[in-house]
This record gives sequence, C-alpha cells and structure tokens, in this order.
Amino acid sequence: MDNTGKVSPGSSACVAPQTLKLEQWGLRLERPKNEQHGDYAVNVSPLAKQLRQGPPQIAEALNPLLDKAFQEDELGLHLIGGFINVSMSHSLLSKAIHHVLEQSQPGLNDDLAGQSILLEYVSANPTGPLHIGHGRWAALGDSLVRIFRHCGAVVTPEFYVNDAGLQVLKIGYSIYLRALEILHTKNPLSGYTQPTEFPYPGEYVIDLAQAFLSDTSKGSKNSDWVLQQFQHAQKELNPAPFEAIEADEEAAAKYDPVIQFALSTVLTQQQVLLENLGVHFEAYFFEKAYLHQRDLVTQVLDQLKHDRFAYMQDGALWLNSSEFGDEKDRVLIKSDGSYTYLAADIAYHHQKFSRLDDNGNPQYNRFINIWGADHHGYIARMRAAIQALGHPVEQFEVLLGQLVNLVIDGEKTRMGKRRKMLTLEDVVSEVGVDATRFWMVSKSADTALDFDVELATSQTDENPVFYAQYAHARCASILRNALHPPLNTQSVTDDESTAPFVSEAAYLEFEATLTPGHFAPLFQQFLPQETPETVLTALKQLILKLDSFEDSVIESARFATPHSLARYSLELATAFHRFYNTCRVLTPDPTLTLPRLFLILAVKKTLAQALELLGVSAPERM
RNA sequence: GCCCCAGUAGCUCAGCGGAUAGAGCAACCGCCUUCUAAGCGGUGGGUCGCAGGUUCAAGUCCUGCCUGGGGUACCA
Repeated sequence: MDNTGKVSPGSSACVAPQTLKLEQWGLRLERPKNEQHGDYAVNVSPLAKQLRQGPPQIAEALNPLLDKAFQEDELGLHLIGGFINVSMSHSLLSKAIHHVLEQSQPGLNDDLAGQSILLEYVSANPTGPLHIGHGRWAALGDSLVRIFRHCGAVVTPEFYVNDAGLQVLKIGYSIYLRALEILHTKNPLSGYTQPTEFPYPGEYVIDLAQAFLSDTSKGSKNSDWVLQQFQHAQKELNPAPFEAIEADEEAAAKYDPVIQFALSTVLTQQQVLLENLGVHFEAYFFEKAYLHQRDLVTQVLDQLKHDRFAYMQDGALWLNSSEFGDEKDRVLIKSDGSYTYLAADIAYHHQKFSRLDDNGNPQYNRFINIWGADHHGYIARMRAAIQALGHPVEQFEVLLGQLVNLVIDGEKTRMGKRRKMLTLEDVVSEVGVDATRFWMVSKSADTALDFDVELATSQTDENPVFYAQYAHARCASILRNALHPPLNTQSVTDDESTAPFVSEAAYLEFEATLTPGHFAPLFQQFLPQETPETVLTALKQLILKLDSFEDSVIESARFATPHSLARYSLELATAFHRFYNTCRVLTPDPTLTLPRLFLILAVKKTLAQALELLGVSAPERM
C-alpha cells in the first residue's frame, strides 16, 4: 500500500507538458477549484522552500518557460499568486474530443505497465450462501481487476476455497442432521432423538439437505445412505451431537459423501451468483487439493522450523511473529496436532510467492488481498510469516474494507443476527446487478457502508447509478434519432422534417475524414435560441471532464479507489446533462449537427467505459 | 489496555499539505408544443469531533483526548 505516488495528469490529451517534467520538480498540473481561474493550473508553492523565494516570484520566473512550451498550442497563461493558470484554446479542446474518438478504449494507459498482480478476494468459506459483505469485496475486487488492466497491469483474480478443516465437517454434518430430520418427519425412525442444536443452524441448510436427498448423481439413493449412517451409529444419543463426531476422526470420515456434496453445491451456488454479478475469477485455489494433499503446509512449517522461526511450546508449534512486529507469537499447530487456519494460509501465500512464469521468473510482483476489517489483526502475523519465509514483504498488500450494514425498514441489522438471513442473492434479485455493484463501490472502502435495500430499489432519485445510465441512454437516443428520426411525427408532413437529421453518407464521410478541425463549429456557430456564452461554458466543462477521464482511471488504480471512478461517472453525466439542456444537438444544419453529434459520441463512449470498469451496464434505452 | 477505520451542510458522502471546503439527497423557488423531466437552473444551509503542535500554508501531517464501528483465540 504504497501511496506516495502523486497523480499527475501528465498524459492528458490536451495539455501535455512532458517537456517541462513537472513531476520531477514535485509539481503537477491540476484542475483549479475555481473555474474562473482557468482550465488547468500549476501551483508552484512546493518549490518555495527549496528556492527560498515566495511562490509569486517563482511563478513569475517559470512563466516564460511554460509560455514557450505551450506556445504551439495557443494556451493562455496568467498568474495569480503562486499559481500559473492555463486556459485552453478551442483548438485544444477540439483535440480532446478527437482524441477520445480515436482511441479504441478511452482512458487506456500504461501507468501500471510491468506490474503483474495476483489479486485475491471474496474467498468465502464454502459453508453457506454469500452475504452482503461478500458483495462489497466482489464489487470492489472485480472493479480493481478491470481498472488495473486498463492501466496496463497483468492481473490474476483468485478465490481461495477453505475446503479443509472443521467448518467443512460442520456443514456436512449439519446437512446430514437435517436430512435425517426430514426422513424422520416423513416416516418416524425408532431410536431417533431430536437434536438440540445444529452446528450450522441456518435455514439454507434445510434446503441443502432437501437437495442432497433428491440428488441421484452418485447412482445410489442418498436417503439410503443417511438411514444407513443412522443405523450404524450406536450411541445413547442418535444422532450424536457434533462434539462427538468432531472428536472422533473415524466417525468424521464417514460423513465424507455429504461433505463433498456440500462443498460442490455451495461453491457452485457462489460461483453462479458471482458470474451473474459480472465477477469472474481466473482461478479457484482449493486448500485441500493444492496445499494439504501436496504436503505444502508441512513443508512450509518444516522450513520455518529449520530456519528457527517456529518453535515448540506447551505442545503446540508457534510462529516467532513477534520478532517481526506482531504483538505476540502465533500458533501454527495446535496441541491436538491439527493445523491452525494461519498455518494453511501461510502455505498458501508461500505458494503464491513461489509461482514462476514461463521464463522461470517470479510470476507476480504484487500480491493484493481484500480483507474485511474484522481480519485486521491478521495482517501483522501474515507479514511476519512472509518475511520469515524470505519473501519481499513490500509486495504483499492488504486492502482492508470496512464492514457492511444491511438497512431494513430504516434499521441497521448486523449480519447473522436475524434468523432469516438476507443473502447477497436476495439483495441482487431485489435491487439488480447494476445498482448493487454501483452502490458497493460508490464509497471509499475505508468507511462502513450502509446498504439500504429499499433505497437501492425504490427511490431512484437517491440511487445515482440511474443518473449515469440515463445520461448514456440519452446519448444513445440522440444518435439513433440523428440517423433514424421517429416515424411518428404526424404533425409535420413536409419532406424535409421527416428526413434524418444527417444522412448516413454525411455521417460516414465526417467520421472517415475526422480531424480536430472538424469541431471548430462547436465554438463558433449557434442556433438563434441558444446563448453562446451559456453553451460555451457547458461545452467547455463537458470537454474538460472528458479529457480528465484517463487521469481519473489512473488515480483509481494507484490508490485502489474505484469510488473515485464512480464519482467521475456521475460528474461526466452531470456535465452532459447540463450541455444537453443548453445546446441542441440535432439541427437542420449538418455543419452544426455533425460536430455536436460526434461530441455526444465521445461522451457516450467515455461514459460506457467508465461504467464498464465498474461492472455496470450502459443501456441504450431506459 | 493495545491495534485499525471513521467523525466535514439536516441526512449520505467526496476532498493528492496549497486559491473563497464541494456533490447528491432532503427543504424552498423556477423550467416540458423542441434530441428521453430517471433531466436542468436557482436559494438557503459549515466552530471540517475537541485541544495542542509542525509548516510560508493544515479538513489533510504529528501528539493527546472524546464519540461511533471493527479487532484483540491453540475460531475460521
């Protein structure tokens, strides 16, 4: 989490002061807070200390340099205090539009070129449905994957499946208990004792039990298997309480069929939902098959022991994590001989660092994990283990996200407190994929998120995703009408007004010969009912917003903050809506209409790209 | 106790040490015979939790305190 890099729009389409190397001086081009000051600005104050001069004097001294560099582009410069303010000429603004139209994908850049990132997120236990919190990590993680890739990084999104350990036995046995309960209800079993509690009490377990009983993929009937288990168990309590099963390895092993069913069923449900959300993982990493069955956990622990980073005490194996800044040492092997979750996770991370590419070099140079704030205490020990194993710990990053509160009927409810848990699937089917995803990334991961189901569905005014989508749909509508006017214009009968605003031939010719010069009429010609000053203001704001898209993408990538991109999409939508209200696009005059039309095309393209990076659809109609 | 996150307009939140701290929603006043009113314009609304400190400059950095959330397992 190295946040020292400063975002500088050095790659902006219009003003490209590469010759000035602003960044090496610690300066950057920024958007002035007050629009009246100009379109861009350079604040020279950071140089004040070094040069022992007041910012205004420095600005004065730098001005000729900048003036010279920007001369070709007809920029207007003027000084206020320590600020060099830059006003863009109409020809530069035209270039900005042209640039967007030229690009295959707006905002595409190479800011993260050379980075190879393994991004692990969600990694939910395969013991139940995903909840709303998982939804936040899914939306956040997938957006980051898209954003990182847009900045030239190679990204592998990965999901770690904890399919080993106690919780897996727990869900399997719970399903068995529920299945038995169902069979007993249908046809009373002699010797059956109603269990006082289920290891996993959730209602979804009953559904899983039902599914298990009707599943015939194994050839034999699962109900027969359940009854068999029941009859073979000869304890005073039948079925036995979970504690008895847990303590007896042989007994536990008997429940393997139902465990396998649970794992594959639950994981499949999770995967279907994630894909439905547009969240795609390149790899699912299975703890049992990839770590335990390959002895990787043992090997890692042996290495730690060998290098004296792990030691025995009180019958347990401890990691010497306090040596690396953790507040205390941590257990790796419990005194009952079983591994802790940490032990397996260390092996997993060791495996991550050990992966090689085709040339035998380390495959990744960044390892990012998205964890909930409840795992915060875990960071120090994981870092300790990574250092103990000799891996570059600075390549290990944790994005800690604050938790999600579900708001129902205006009241916050903590996850799991209600007996009837509202799952992520319930929420998505209620509010839709787009609203869910946008909502989840619209706020900084550092702040706790309230997810209000009613708000996300009903009150569209408070649900900003539609605002951005509406802007896109409006653009689409204009483009449709330009070439295919609505046929149902009964009030108008003369030929001219039923014809398209621009002919397809004119459109194609304009597109084929497009140069920045084609946009000159935007700034020069207006309809009688338009106020040039108002139009120009809205137009300029819209173009500047378009031009800052790449910077916005880079910023989101560097700071891993998709929420700033969500904000950008709303700001671009605002600039567009404002322009739409001051300036008519479709007019009878092609020289006026075509440049405006292609500006709309650039807006539509950029808006669609911004939404795409957030995994939100850009509808053609609403 | 210790660790992490947050505290900015009535509400939900942006805000990369730099110009007069910004959006959305809510409130109030306007704008549809014209490309989608899921839209646009305008008005009101702030001791940036509190107290110190660093700096030419602090909502932003440091220290302490207050409030809320999370964590502090031989759970996962």
